[in-house]
Amino acid sequence: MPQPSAPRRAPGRPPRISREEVIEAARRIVAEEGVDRLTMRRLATEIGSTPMALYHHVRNKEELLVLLLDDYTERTLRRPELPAEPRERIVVAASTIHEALAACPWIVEVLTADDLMSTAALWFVEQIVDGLVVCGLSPERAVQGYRAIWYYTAGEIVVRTSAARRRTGDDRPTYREQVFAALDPGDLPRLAQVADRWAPLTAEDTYRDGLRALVDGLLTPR
Amino acid sequence: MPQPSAPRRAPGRPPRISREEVIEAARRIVAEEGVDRLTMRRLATEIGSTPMALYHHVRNKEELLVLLLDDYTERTLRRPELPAEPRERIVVAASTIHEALAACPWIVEVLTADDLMSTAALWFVEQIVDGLVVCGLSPERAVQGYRAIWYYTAGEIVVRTSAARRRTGDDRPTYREQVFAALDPGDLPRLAQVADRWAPLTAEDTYRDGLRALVDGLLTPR
DNA sequence: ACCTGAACACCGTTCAAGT
DNA sequence: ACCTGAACACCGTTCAAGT
Repeated sequence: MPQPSAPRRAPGRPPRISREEVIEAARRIVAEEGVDRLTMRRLATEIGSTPMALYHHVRNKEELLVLLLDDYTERTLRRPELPAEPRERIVVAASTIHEALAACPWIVEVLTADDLMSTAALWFVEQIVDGLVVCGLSPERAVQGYRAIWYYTAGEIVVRTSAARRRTGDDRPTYREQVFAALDPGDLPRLAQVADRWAPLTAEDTYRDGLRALVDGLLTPR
Repeated sequence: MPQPSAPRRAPGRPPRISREEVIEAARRIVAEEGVDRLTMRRLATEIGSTPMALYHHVRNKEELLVLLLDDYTERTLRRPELPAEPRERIVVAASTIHEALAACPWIVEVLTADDLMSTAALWFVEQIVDGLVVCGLSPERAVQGYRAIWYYTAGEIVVRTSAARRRTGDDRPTYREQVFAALDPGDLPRLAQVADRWAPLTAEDTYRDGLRALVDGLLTPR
Protein backbone atom coordinates (compact mmCIF):
# COMPACT_ATOMS: atom_id res chain seq x y z
CA MET A 1 0.00 0.00 0.00
CA PRO A 2 1.46 3.35 -0.97
CA GLN A 3 1.55 5.49 2.15
CA PRO A 4 -0.41 8.68 1.63
CA SER A 5 2.01 10.85 3.55
CA ALA A 6 5.23 10.60 5.53
CA PRO A 7 4.74 10.56 9.29
CA ARG A 8 5.64 14.19 9.92
CA ARG A 9 6.01 14.61 13.66
CA ALA A 10 4.83 18.15 13.98
CA PRO A 11 3.00 20.36 16.44
CA GLY A 12 -0.53 19.47 17.37
CA ARG A 13 -2.29 16.90 19.42
CA PRO A 14 -0.48 13.53 19.50
CA PRO A 15 -2.43 10.72 17.81
CA ARG A 16 -4.18 8.22 20.02
CA ILE A 17 -5.08 5.70 17.33
CA SER A 18 -3.18 4.74 14.19
CA ARG A 19 -4.27 3.54 10.78
CA GLU A 20 -2.76 0.15 11.62
CA GLU A 21 -4.82 -0.03 14.77
CA VAL A 22 -7.97 0.81 12.83
CA ILE A 23 -7.29 -1.90 10.26
CA GLU A 24 -6.43 -4.41 12.94
CA ALA A 25 -9.69 -3.76 14.78
CA ALA A 26 -11.61 -4.00 11.51
CA ARG A 27 -9.94 -7.33 10.74
CA ARG A 28 -10.95 -8.61 14.17
CA ILE A 29 -14.58 -7.60 13.70
CA VAL A 30 -14.79 -9.14 10.23
CA ALA A 31 -13.16 -12.37 11.44
CA GLU A 32 -15.39 -12.76 14.44
CA GLU A 33 -18.70 -11.32 13.30
CA GLY A 34 -18.63 -10.97 9.51
CA VAL A 35 -18.41 -7.99 7.16
CA ASP A 36 -22.02 -7.06 7.71
CA ARG A 37 -21.16 -6.11 11.25
CA LEU A 38 -18.26 -3.93 10.23
CA THR A 39 -19.67 -0.43 10.55
CA MET A 40 -17.86 2.76 11.32
CA ARG A 41 -19.75 2.98 14.58
CA ARG A 42 -19.05 -0.59 15.63
CA LEU A 43 -15.41 -0.10 14.68
CA ALA A 44 -15.18 3.07 16.73
CA THR A 45 -16.49 1.41 19.87
CA GLU A 46 -14.17 -1.54 19.24
CA ILE A 47 -11.14 0.72 19.52
CA GLY A 48 -12.70 2.84 22.23
CA SER A 49 -13.12 5.94 20.13
CA THR A 50 -15.78 7.79 18.15
CA PRO A 51 -16.89 7.25 14.56
CA MET A 52 -15.44 10.54 13.46
CA ALA A 53 -11.96 9.77 14.76
CA LEU A 54 -11.75 7.05 12.12
CA TYR A 55 -12.08 9.57 9.35
CA HIS A 56 -8.67 10.96 10.25
CA HIS A 57 -7.09 7.63 9.36
CA VAL A 58 -9.16 6.38 6.44
CA ARG A 59 -10.90 8.45 3.80
CA ASN A 60 -14.19 6.58 4.10
CA LYS A 61 -15.60 3.10 4.49
CA GLU A 62 -14.73 2.03 0.97
CA GLU A 63 -11.08 2.84 1.52
CA LEU A 64 -11.21 0.92 4.77
CA LEU A 65 -12.39 -2.18 2.90
CA VAL A 66 -9.65 -1.81 0.30
CA LEU A 67 -7.06 -1.49 3.05
CA LEU A 68 -8.51 -4.55 4.69
CA LEU A 69 -8.17 -6.62 1.53
CA ASP A 70 -4.65 -5.39 1.07
CA ASP A 71 -3.83 -6.32 4.65
CA TYR A 72 -5.38 -9.73 4.14
CA THR A 73 -3.45 -10.56 0.97
CA GLU A 74 -0.26 -9.19 2.50
CA ARG A 75 -0.42 -11.70 5.31
CA THR A 76 -1.81 -14.73 3.49
CA LEU A 77 -0.39 -14.61 -0.04
CA ARG A 78 3.09 -16.06 0.22
CA ARG A 79 5.07 -16.45 -2.97
CA PRO A 80 5.27 -20.19 -3.60
CA GLU A 81 7.60 -22.24 -5.78
CA LEU A 82 5.90 -22.21 -9.15
CA PRO A 83 6.31 -24.86 -11.85
CA ALA A 84 8.82 -23.97 -14.56
CA GLU A 85 6.50 -25.02 -17.37
CA PRO A 86 4.72 -21.74 -18.21
CA ARG A 87 1.22 -23.12 -18.76
CA GLU A 88 1.31 -24.87 -15.42
CA ARG A 89 2.80 -21.78 -13.82
CA ILE A 90 -0.19 -19.74 -14.97
CA VAL A 91 -2.64 -22.29 -13.60
CA VAL A 92 -0.92 -22.49 -10.22
CA ALA A 93 -0.53 -18.71 -9.91
CA ALA A 94 -4.20 -18.10 -10.69
CA SER A 95 -5.29 -20.94 -8.41
CA THR A 96 -3.27 -19.51 -5.55
CA ILE A 97 -5.00 -16.15 -5.83
CA HIS A 98 -8.33 -17.93 -6.15
CA GLU A 99 -7.71 -20.04 -3.08
CA ALA A 100 -6.78 -17.05 -0.96
CA LEU A 101 -9.86 -15.09 -2.01
CA ALA A 102 -12.19 -18.07 -1.73
CA ALA A 103 -11.12 -18.46 1.89
CA CYS A 104 -12.37 -15.00 2.80
CA PRO A 105 -15.95 -14.63 1.63
CA TRP A 106 -16.27 -11.02 2.78
CA ILE A 107 -14.05 -10.20 -0.15
CA VAL A 108 -17.05 -9.89 -2.46
CA GLU A 109 -17.84 -6.47 -1.08
CA VAL A 110 -14.46 -5.23 -2.23
CA LEU A 111 -13.45 -7.54 -5.00
CA THR A 112 -15.61 -6.03 -7.66
CA ALA A 113 -12.87 -4.04 -9.26
CA ASP A 114 -10.24 -4.34 -11.92
CA ASP A 115 -7.86 -2.01 -10.20
CA LEU A 116 -8.21 -3.32 -6.73
CA MET A 117 -5.64 -6.04 -6.97
CA SER A 118 -3.47 -5.62 -3.95
CA THR A 119 0.27 -5.11 -4.01
CA ALA A 120 0.80 -8.60 -2.66
CA ALA A 121 -1.18 -10.09 -5.54
CA LEU A 122 0.77 -8.28 -8.24
CA TRP A 123 3.57 -10.83 -8.21
CA PHE A 124 1.04 -13.49 -9.19
CA VAL A 125 -0.29 -11.25 -11.94
CA GLU A 126 3.29 -10.89 -13.15
CA GLN A 127 3.67 -14.67 -13.26
CA ILE A 128 0.49 -15.06 -15.28
CA VAL A 129 1.32 -12.33 -17.77
CA ASP A 130 4.88 -13.61 -18.10
CA GLY A 131 3.71 -17.18 -18.60
CA LEU A 132 1.41 -16.06 -21.41
CA VAL A 133 4.22 -14.08 -23.05
CA VAL A 134 6.63 -17.01 -22.79
CA CYS A 135 3.99 -19.13 -24.52
CA GLY A 136 4.04 -16.74 -27.45
CA LEU A 137 1.45 -14.04 -26.79
CA SER A 138 2.31 -10.39 -27.32
CA PRO A 139 2.43 -8.33 -24.11
CA GLU A 140 -0.91 -6.76 -25.07
CA ARG A 141 -2.59 -10.11 -25.66
CA ALA A 142 -1.05 -11.39 -22.46
CA VAL A 143 -2.65 -8.59 -20.45
CA GLN A 144 -5.98 -9.35 -22.09
CA GLY A 145 -5.46 -13.01 -21.29
CA TYR A 146 -4.79 -12.15 -17.67
CA ARG A 147 -7.97 -10.11 -17.57
CA ALA A 148 -10.02 -13.04 -18.91
CA ILE A 149 -8.53 -15.18 -16.14
CA TRP A 150 -9.35 -12.49 -13.59
CA TYR A 151 -12.95 -12.21 -14.80
CA TYR A 152 -13.34 -15.95 -14.55
CA THR A 153 -11.77 -16.03 -11.10
CA ALA A 154 -13.69 -13.07 -9.71
CA GLY A 155 -16.92 -14.42 -11.19
CA GLU A 156 -16.43 -17.81 -9.59
CA ILE A 157 -15.84 -16.23 -6.19
CA VAL A 158 -18.73 -13.81 -6.41
CA VAL A 159 -21.24 -16.35 -7.67
CA ARG A 160 -20.20 -19.04 -5.24
CA THR A 161 -20.01 -16.95 -2.10
CA SER A 162 -23.34 -15.27 -2.72
CA ALA A 163 -24.93 -18.63 -3.46
CA ALA A 164 -23.58 -19.81 -0.11
CA ARG A 165 -24.93 -16.73 1.64
CA ARG A 166 -28.36 -17.43 0.21
CA ARG A 167 -28.35 -21.02 1.39
CA THR A 168 -27.81 -20.28 5.06
CA GLY A 169 -30.75 -20.29 7.41
CA ASP A 170 -33.50 -20.78 4.91
CA ASP A 171 -35.20 -24.05 4.07
CA ARG A 172 -37.69 -22.67 1.57
CA PRO A 173 -37.03 -23.88 -1.98
CA THR A 174 -34.74 -21.53 -3.84
CA TYR A 175 -35.90 -19.59 -6.82
CA ARG A 176 -33.87 -21.88 -9.10
CA GLU A 177 -35.49 -24.96 -7.58
CA GLN A 178 -38.92 -23.53 -8.28
CA VAL A 179 -37.97 -22.69 -11.86
CA PHE A 180 -36.35 -26.05 -12.51
CA ALA A 181 -39.32 -27.91 -11.07
CA ALA A 182 -41.59 -26.19 -13.58
CA LEU A 183 -39.30 -26.71 -16.57
CA ASP A 184 -40.94 -27.54 -19.89
CA PRO A 185 -39.00 -30.52 -21.35
CA GLY A 186 -40.34 -29.72 -24.82
CA ASP A 187 -38.89 -26.21 -24.80
CA LEU A 188 -35.72 -26.85 -22.78
CA PRO A 189 -34.86 -30.54 -23.19
CA ARG A 190 -31.20 -30.39 -22.11
CA LEU A 191 -31.99 -28.52 -18.91
CA ALA A 192 -34.89 -30.85 -18.17
CA GLN A 193 -32.50 -33.77 -18.67
CA VAL A 194 -30.08 -32.54 -16.00
CA ALA A 195 -32.60 -30.74 -13.79
CA ASP A 196 -32.41 -33.23 -10.93
CA ARG A 197 -28.62 -33.31 -11.03
CA TRP A 198 -28.21 -29.53 -11.24
CA ALA A 199 -27.71 -28.89 -7.53
CA PRO A 200 -24.90 -31.42 -6.98
CA LEU A 201 -23.33 -30.49 -10.31
CA THR A 202 -23.16 -26.80 -9.44
CA ALA A 203 -21.91 -27.61 -5.95
CA GLU A 204 -18.80 -29.26 -7.38
CA ASP A 205 -15.61 -27.24 -7.36
CA THR A 206 -14.65 -27.01 -11.00
CA TYR A 207 -12.57 -23.85 -10.82
CA ARG A 208 -9.37 -25.52 -11.94
CA ASP A 209 -10.98 -27.42 -14.81
CA GLY A 210 -12.49 -24.25 -16.19
CA LEU A 211 -9.25 -22.38 -15.64
CA ARG A 212 -7.28 -24.98 -17.59
CA ALA A 213 -9.79 -24.79 -20.41
CA LEU A 214 -9.52 -21.02 -20.48
CA VAL A 215 -5.72 -21.04 -20.45
CA ASP A 216 -5.63 -23.68 -23.17
CA GLY A 217 -8.00 -21.59 -25.24
CA LEU A 218 -5.98 -18.43 -24.70
CA LEU A 219 -2.84 -20.21 -25.86
CA THR A 220 -4.39 -21.85 -28.92
CA PRO A 221 -3.34 -19.85 -31.98
CA ARG A 222 -6.37 -18.64 -33.90
CA MET B 1 -41.51 -16.20 -12.48
CA PRO B 2 -43.53 -18.84 -10.64
CA GLN B 3 -46.47 -17.10 -8.98
CA PRO B 4 -46.43 -17.74 -5.25
CA SER B 5 -50.17 -18.15 -5.02
CA ALA B 6 -53.27 -18.10 -7.18
CA PRO B 7 -55.26 -14.85 -7.03
CA ARG B 8 -58.00 -16.07 -4.71
CA ARG B 9 -60.73 -13.44 -4.77
CA ALA B 10 -61.98 -13.79 -1.24
CA PRO B 11 -63.42 -11.72 1.57
CA GLY B 12 -61.34 -8.91 2.95
CA ARG B 13 -60.20 -5.50 1.94
CA PRO B 14 -59.71 -5.13 -1.82
CA PRO B 15 -56.10 -4.52 -2.86
CA ARG B 16 -55.12 -1.01 -3.84
CA ILE B 17 -51.69 -1.84 -5.25
CA SER B 18 -50.50 -4.94 -7.08
CA ARG B 19 -47.18 -6.70 -7.31
CA GLU B 20 -46.97 -5.59 -10.93
CA GLU B 21 -47.49 -1.99 -9.91
CA VAL B 22 -44.75 -2.29 -7.31
CA ILE B 23 -42.29 -3.73 -9.83
CA GLU B 24 -43.21 -1.13 -12.41
CA ALA B 25 -42.59 1.71 -9.98
CA ALA B 26 -39.31 0.13 -8.92
CA ARG B 27 -38.25 -0.12 -12.57
CA ARG B 28 -39.05 3.56 -13.05
CA ILE B 29 -36.97 4.61 -10.04
CA VAL B 30 -34.01 2.49 -11.08
CA ALA B 31 -34.18 3.78 -14.66
CA GLU B 32 -34.40 7.42 -13.69
CA GLU B 33 -32.34 7.62 -10.52
CA GLY B 34 -30.27 4.45 -10.21
CA VAL B 35 -30.44 1.42 -7.90
CA ASP B 36 -28.96 3.29 -5.00
CA ARG B 37 -32.10 5.37 -4.84
CA LEU B 38 -34.39 2.36 -4.83
CA THR B 39 -35.41 2.08 -1.19
CA MET B 40 -38.57 0.68 0.23
CA ARG B 41 -39.48 4.14 1.49
CA ARG B 42 -38.78 5.87 -1.80
CA LEU B 43 -40.74 3.17 -3.59
CA ALA B 44 -43.68 3.56 -1.23
CA THR B 45 -43.95 7.29 -1.84
CA GLU B 46 -43.57 6.68 -5.60
CA ILE B 47 -46.75 4.62 -5.60
CA GLY B 48 -48.45 6.80 -3.01
CA SER B 49 -48.45 4.25 -0.25
CA THR B 50 -46.49 3.33 2.87
CA PRO B 51 -43.34 1.22 3.18
CA MET B 52 -45.21 -1.54 4.95
CA ALA B 53 -47.81 -1.94 2.22
CA LEU B 54 -45.00 -3.19 -0.03
CA TYR B 55 -44.36 -6.13 2.23
CA HIS B 56 -47.71 -7.55 1.26
CA HIS B 57 -46.55 -7.88 -2.33
CA VAL B 58 -42.87 -8.75 -2.02
CA ARG B 59 -41.20 -10.73 0.73
CA ASN B 60 -38.40 -8.21 1.22
CA LYS B 61 -36.03 -6.00 -0.70
CA GLU B 62 -33.94 -8.87 -2.00
CA GLU B 63 -36.96 -10.50 -3.57
CA LEU B 64 -37.89 -7.17 -5.09
CA LEU B 65 -34.51 -6.99 -6.80
CA VAL B 66 -34.82 -10.54 -8.12
CA LEU B 67 -38.28 -9.74 -9.48
CA LEU B 68 -36.85 -6.63 -11.07
CA LEU B 69 -34.14 -8.59 -12.87
CA ASP B 70 -36.68 -11.12 -14.01
CA ASP B 71 -38.89 -8.35 -15.32
CA TYR B 72 -35.94 -6.78 -17.10
CA THR B 73 -34.82 -9.96 -18.85
CA GLU B 74 -38.41 -10.79 -19.73
CA ARG B 75 -38.78 -7.59 -21.69
CA THR B 76 -35.31 -7.29 -23.23
CA LEU B 77 -34.13 -10.85 -23.92
CA ARG B 78 -35.76 -11.82 -27.19
CA ARG B 79 -34.88 -15.21 -28.64
CA PRO B 80 -32.78 -14.47 -31.73
CA GLU B 81 -31.92 -16.62 -34.71
CA LEU B 82 -28.83 -18.47 -33.61
CA PRO B 83 -26.13 -19.87 -35.94
CA ALA B 84 -26.51 -23.57 -36.69
CA GLU B 85 -22.84 -24.28 -36.05
CA PRO B 86 -22.80 -25.25 -32.36
CA ARG B 87 -19.60 -23.50 -31.31
CA GLU B 88 -20.82 -20.26 -32.83
CA ARG B 89 -24.24 -20.80 -31.31
CA ILE B 90 -22.67 -20.98 -27.85
CA VAL B 91 -20.73 -17.78 -28.43
CA VAL B 92 -23.76 -15.86 -29.69
CA ALA B 93 -26.05 -17.14 -26.93
CA ALA B 94 -23.58 -16.18 -24.20
CA SER B 95 -22.88 -12.83 -25.84
CA THR B 96 -26.59 -12.04 -25.98
CA ILE B 97 -26.98 -12.62 -22.25
CA HIS B 98 -23.83 -10.62 -21.65
CA GLU B 99 -25.03 -7.72 -23.75
CA ALA B 100 -28.38 -7.55 -21.98
CA LEU B 101 -26.78 -7.58 -18.53
CA ALA B 102 -24.02 -5.15 -19.49
CA ALA B 103 -26.69 -2.66 -20.52
CA CYS B 104 -28.17 -2.57 -17.02
CA PRO B 105 -25.38 -1.87 -14.54
CA TRP B 106 -27.66 -2.07 -11.50
CA ILE B 107 -27.66 -5.79 -12.13
CA VAL B 108 -24.55 -6.25 -10.02
CA GLU B 109 -26.58 -5.97 -6.83
CA VAL B 110 -28.60 -8.98 -7.88
CA LEU B 111 -26.41 -10.87 -10.27
CA THR B 112 -24.17 -12.46 -7.72
CA ALA B 113 -25.90 -15.80 -7.76
CA ASP B 114 -25.79 -19.08 -9.56
CA ASP B 115 -29.47 -19.72 -9.16
CA LEU B 116 -30.73 -16.34 -10.07
CA MET B 117 -30.88 -16.83 -13.80
CA SER B 118 -34.27 -15.60 -14.84
CA THR B 119 -36.80 -17.69 -16.69
CA ALA B 120 -36.25 -15.64 -19.82
CA ALA B 121 -32.53 -16.42 -19.75
CA LEU B 122 -33.00 -20.16 -19.44
CA TRP B 123 -33.52 -20.61 -23.16
CA PHE B 124 -30.02 -19.20 -23.71
CA VAL B 125 -28.63 -21.52 -21.08
CA GLU B 126 -30.32 -24.38 -22.93
CA GLN B 127 -28.63 -23.32 -26.17
CA ILE B 128 -25.22 -23.21 -24.52
CA VAL B 129 -25.58 -26.58 -22.82
CA ASP B 130 -26.99 -28.12 -26.00
CA GLY B 131 -24.18 -26.67 -28.09
CA LEU B 132 -21.60 -28.18 -25.78
CA VAL B 133 -23.34 -31.57 -25.88
CA VAL B 134 -23.57 -31.50 -29.66
CA CYS B 135 -19.82 -30.84 -29.72
CA GLY B 136 -19.26 -34.03 -27.81
CA LEU B 137 -19.36 -33.21 -24.10
CA SER B 138 -21.36 -35.34 -21.70
CA PRO B 139 -24.38 -33.58 -20.18
CA GLU B 140 -22.48 -33.27 -16.90
CA ARG B 141 -19.43 -31.73 -18.54
CA ALA B 142 -21.71 -29.47 -20.55
CA VAL B 143 -23.30 -28.08 -17.39
CA GLN B 144 -19.86 -27.49 -15.95
CA GLY B 145 -18.86 -25.81 -19.18
CA TYR B 146 -21.89 -23.56 -18.98
CA ARG B 147 -20.97 -22.65 -15.43
CA ALA B 148 -17.45 -21.67 -16.50
CA ILE B 149 -19.00 -19.44 -19.14
CA TRP B 150 -21.35 -17.95 -16.57
CA TYR B 151 -18.49 -17.25 -14.13
CA TYR B 152 -16.57 -15.53 -16.88
CA THR B 153 -19.61 -13.53 -17.97
CA ALA B 154 -20.69 -12.53 -14.48
CA GLY B 155 -17.12 -11.64 -13.56
CA GLU B 156 -16.72 -9.40 -16.57
CA ILE B 157 -19.93 -7.54 -15.75
CA VAL B 158 -19.17 -7.17 -12.06
CA VAL B 159 -15.59 -6.05 -12.55
CA ARG B 160 -16.40 -3.67 -15.37
CA THR B 161 -19.43 -1.98 -13.87
CA SER B 162 -17.80 -1.46 -10.51
CA ALA B 163 -14.70 -0.08 -12.21
CA ALA B 164 -16.99 2.36 -14.02
CA ARG B 165 -18.69 3.31 -10.78
CA ARG B 166 -15.33 4.10 -9.25
CA ARG B 167 -14.28 6.30 -12.14
CA THR B 168 -17.20 8.70 -11.94
CA GLY B 169 -16.78 12.03 -10.22
CA ASP B 170 -13.30 11.57 -8.90
CA ASP B 171 -10.13 12.89 -10.44
CA ARG B 172 -7.76 11.63 -7.79
CA PRO B 173 -5.41 8.92 -9.07
CA THR B 174 -6.90 5.47 -8.55
CA TYR B 175 -5.34 2.96 -6.25
CA ARG B 176 -4.12 0.97 -9.25
CA GLU B 177 -2.49 4.06 -10.75
CA GLN B 178 -0.62 4.68 -7.53
CA VAL B 179 0.53 1.07 -7.36
CA PHE B 180 1.58 0.96 -11.00
CA ALA B 181 3.48 4.21 -10.72
CA ALA B 182 5.57 2.72 -7.92
CA LEU B 183 6.20 -0.60 -9.66
CA ASP B 184 9.65 -2.16 -9.28
CA PRO B 185 10.78 -3.21 -12.80
CA GLY B 186 13.31 -5.60 -11.30
CA ASP B 187 10.68 -7.51 -9.39
CA LEU B 188 7.79 -7.24 -11.84
CA PRO B 189 9.31 -6.69 -15.31
CA ARG B 190 6.29 -7.66 -17.40
CA LEU B 191 3.94 -5.40 -15.49
CA ALA B 192 6.46 -2.55 -15.61
CA GLN B 193 6.70 -3.09 -19.36
CA VAL B 194 2.96 -2.59 -19.90
CA ALA B 195 2.32 -0.23 -16.98
CA ASP B 196 1.71 2.84 -19.13
CA ARG B 197 -0.60 0.93 -21.49
CA TRP B 198 -2.58 -0.78 -18.72
CA ALA B 199 -5.46 1.70 -18.59
CA PRO B 200 -6.30 1.66 -22.32
CA LEU B 201 -5.75 -2.11 -22.47
CA THR B 202 -8.18 -2.79 -19.65
CA ALA B 203 -10.68 -0.34 -21.13
CA GLU B 204 -10.97 -2.43 -24.30
CA ASP B 205 -13.96 -4.67 -24.63
CA THR B 206 -12.47 -8.13 -24.96
CA TYR B 207 -15.42 -10.13 -23.70
CA ARG B 208 -15.93 -12.00 -26.94
CA ASP B 209 -12.25 -12.82 -27.42
CA GLY B 210 -12.04 -14.30 -23.95
CA LEU B 211 -15.31 -16.12 -24.45
CA ARG B 212 -14.09 -17.71 -27.68
CA ALA B 213 -10.89 -18.79 -25.96
CA LEU B 214 -12.88 -20.32 -23.11
CA VAL B 215 -15.27 -22.16 -25.43
CA ASP B 216 -12.36 -23.43 -27.55
CA GLY B 217 -10.66 -24.65 -24.40
CA LEU B 218 -13.80 -26.35 -23.13
CA LEU B 219 -14.20 -28.18 -26.43
CA THR B 220 -10.57 -29.26 -26.74
CA PRO B 221 -10.35 -32.91 -25.73
CA ARG B 222 -7.89 -33.39 -22.92
C1' DA C 1 -3.09 17.55 14.34
C1' DC C 2 -6.22 14.95 16.26
C1' DC C 3 -10.43 13.94 18.62
C1' DT C 4 -15.38 14.70 20.34
C1' DG C 5 -20.62 15.55 20.46
C1' DA C 6 -24.33 16.50 18.30
C1' DA C 7 -26.77 16.40 14.35
C1' DC C 8 -28.28 15.37 9.38
C1' DA C 9 -30.43 12.60 6.41
C1' DC C 10 -31.35 8.50 5.88
C1' DC C 11 -32.06 2.87 6.04
C1' DG C 12 -35.02 -2.19 6.27
C1' DT C 13 -38.25 -4.30 9.00
C1' DT C 14 -41.57 -5.46 13.00
C1' DC C 15 -45.63 -4.74 15.65
C1' DA C 16 -50.26 -3.53 16.76
C1' DA C 17 -53.98 -1.51 15.22
C1' DG C 18 -57.36 -0.07 11.81
C1' DT C 19 -60.77 -0.85 7.58
C1' DA D 1 -56.97 -9.30 3.11
C1' DC D 2 -54.89 -5.35 2.86
C1' DC D 3 -53.16 -1.06 4.54
C1' DT D 4 -51.41 2.47 8.11
C1' DG D 5 -48.59 4.85 11.94
C1' DA D 6 -45.42 4.59 15.01
C1' DA D 7 -41.45 2.67 16.48
C1' DC D 8 -37.03 -0.19 16.66
C1' DA D 9 -32.54 -0.52 15.78
C1' DC D 10 -29.64 0.95 13.08
C1' DC D 11 -26.53 3.41 9.00
C1' DG D 12 -22.34 6.81 6.76
C1' DT D 13 -20.92 11.32 6.97
C1' DT D 14 -20.67 16.54 7.96
C1' DC D 15 -20.05 20.39 10.94
C1' DA D 16 -18.38 23.11 14.66
C1' DA D 17 -16.08 22.99 18.53
C1' DG D 18 -12.60 21.46 21.77
C1' DT D 19 -7.56 20.09 23.29
